[in-house]
Amino acid sequence: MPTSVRERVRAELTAEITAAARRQLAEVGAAGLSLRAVARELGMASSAVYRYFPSRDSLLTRLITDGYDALGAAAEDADDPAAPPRERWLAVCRAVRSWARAHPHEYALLYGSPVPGYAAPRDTVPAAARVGVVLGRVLGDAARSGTLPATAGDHRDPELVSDETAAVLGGEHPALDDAVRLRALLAWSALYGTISFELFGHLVGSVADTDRWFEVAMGELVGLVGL
Amino acid sequence: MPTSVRERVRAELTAEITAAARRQLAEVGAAGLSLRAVARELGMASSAVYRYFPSRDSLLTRLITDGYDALGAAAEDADDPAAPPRERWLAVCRAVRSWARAHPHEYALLYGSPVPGYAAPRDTVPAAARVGVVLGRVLGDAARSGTLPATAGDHRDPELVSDETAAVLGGEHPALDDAVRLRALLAWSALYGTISFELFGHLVGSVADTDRWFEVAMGELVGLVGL
DNA sequence: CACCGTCAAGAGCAGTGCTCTCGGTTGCGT
DNA sequence: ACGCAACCGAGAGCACTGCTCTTGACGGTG
Repeated sequence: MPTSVRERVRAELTAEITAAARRQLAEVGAAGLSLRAVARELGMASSAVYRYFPSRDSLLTRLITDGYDALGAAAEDADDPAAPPRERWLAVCRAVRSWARAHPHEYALLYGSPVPGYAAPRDTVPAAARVGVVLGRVLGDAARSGTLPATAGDHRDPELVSDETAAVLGGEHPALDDAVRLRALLAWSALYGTISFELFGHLVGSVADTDRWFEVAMGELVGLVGL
Repeated sequence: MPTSVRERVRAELTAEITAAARRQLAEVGAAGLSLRAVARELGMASSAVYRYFPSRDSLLTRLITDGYDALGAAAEDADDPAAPPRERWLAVCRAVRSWARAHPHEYALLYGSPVPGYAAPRDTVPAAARVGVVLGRVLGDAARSGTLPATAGDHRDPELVSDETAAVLGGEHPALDDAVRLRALLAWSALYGTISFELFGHLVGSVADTDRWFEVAMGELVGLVGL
């Protein structure tokens, strides 16, 4: 392939750029990410980078989708379909936290305040849903195996809300109770809140042993969803 | 007071600067906040602003503390000590969400990803704790009035974790069960996660009626803390 | 071999945070 | 009551940013 040698070196250089950008992201954060700095690190002119990424935002978008992919992969790897559902759920939650702690700036890029003037394109949506899909699969398997107890109709109006959540959590598992989906989405929000609080330093004076705190919190949440 | 006329105009100009900064914050976000732009809006040279705020970060710090104060005041105003504890708790949660929706950029500044290279000084800590104090007071009153049921010792090791959380949630109410404090902190994290998910657009495809979603979610959480 | 697309480089524009210097004013202590 | 000192605003300037445009060179293709 004559043309592909060109494409090969282009793909390699693109990878080098994203790698350098990720490195710089870990140092100065998302808002401080400088296209010129990554060019400097790679020893080329800043204008040359624009041959590969038409704008700084597009580079950021790439980092975001890559981040979602990495987080989703971590969640999928942590899910052992042979384990009991409760352990599966907890393992996924722990994997998400571990990934967040290992890549705090990337996590902040994904779930922190949106970059002003930057709107995440639609490309990011499927990648972002991967973690939710994993959690939904755990719930669906639990429901099929009967591990998930049928929730009493104690909720006031589940059907009116859960219809929209079905697309994300357990969408392919109609066996899932509406109330369960709802609580699962709440648990996902709570997981996000717990991790963000820890990472963004909002419980520095409140909790000393964050590892144990996370375990206890997840124990409460997994009970909330019914596992 | 001869000296205070100078101090007065200084205080007024400082207030004008912060007001203009808050206005700009609502438009372009925290990272896009430009010291030159606020100077332009006020019709003065950019260098003059440095007489009042030694750096852009110090201006940001002021906006942060002001934001925590406003949020804390909103939470305190929403708390009616005469109402039943469950309603008090829900009212505070609703007030926090309302304030966040009314001031999304300020909320993002407070609870979003930390600005890179900027470390929140210690001044922000007491202001940040006001909402937690309100929630703690509700729990403490509930415990004293007997509305808060004594939680069974079903938790594995509450005393090891809750000791550190006491400083924030219900610190002045030793009657509070350790497990309750723990769940309160978890509920506060979940509240934060729920609001952030909504504000940061992480459930655009999942939940359509965010108002009802929030009500249902808070209904679950208030049950979690035992109210 | 000639050609033409692709690429890196550099200059340049508008904007940023921040520093410094320059006058002018204001207020306090002597 | 006067002079000194602190304060204040304006402007120029530095180093940096994202981004655009033009220039020139290299290399795969017909």
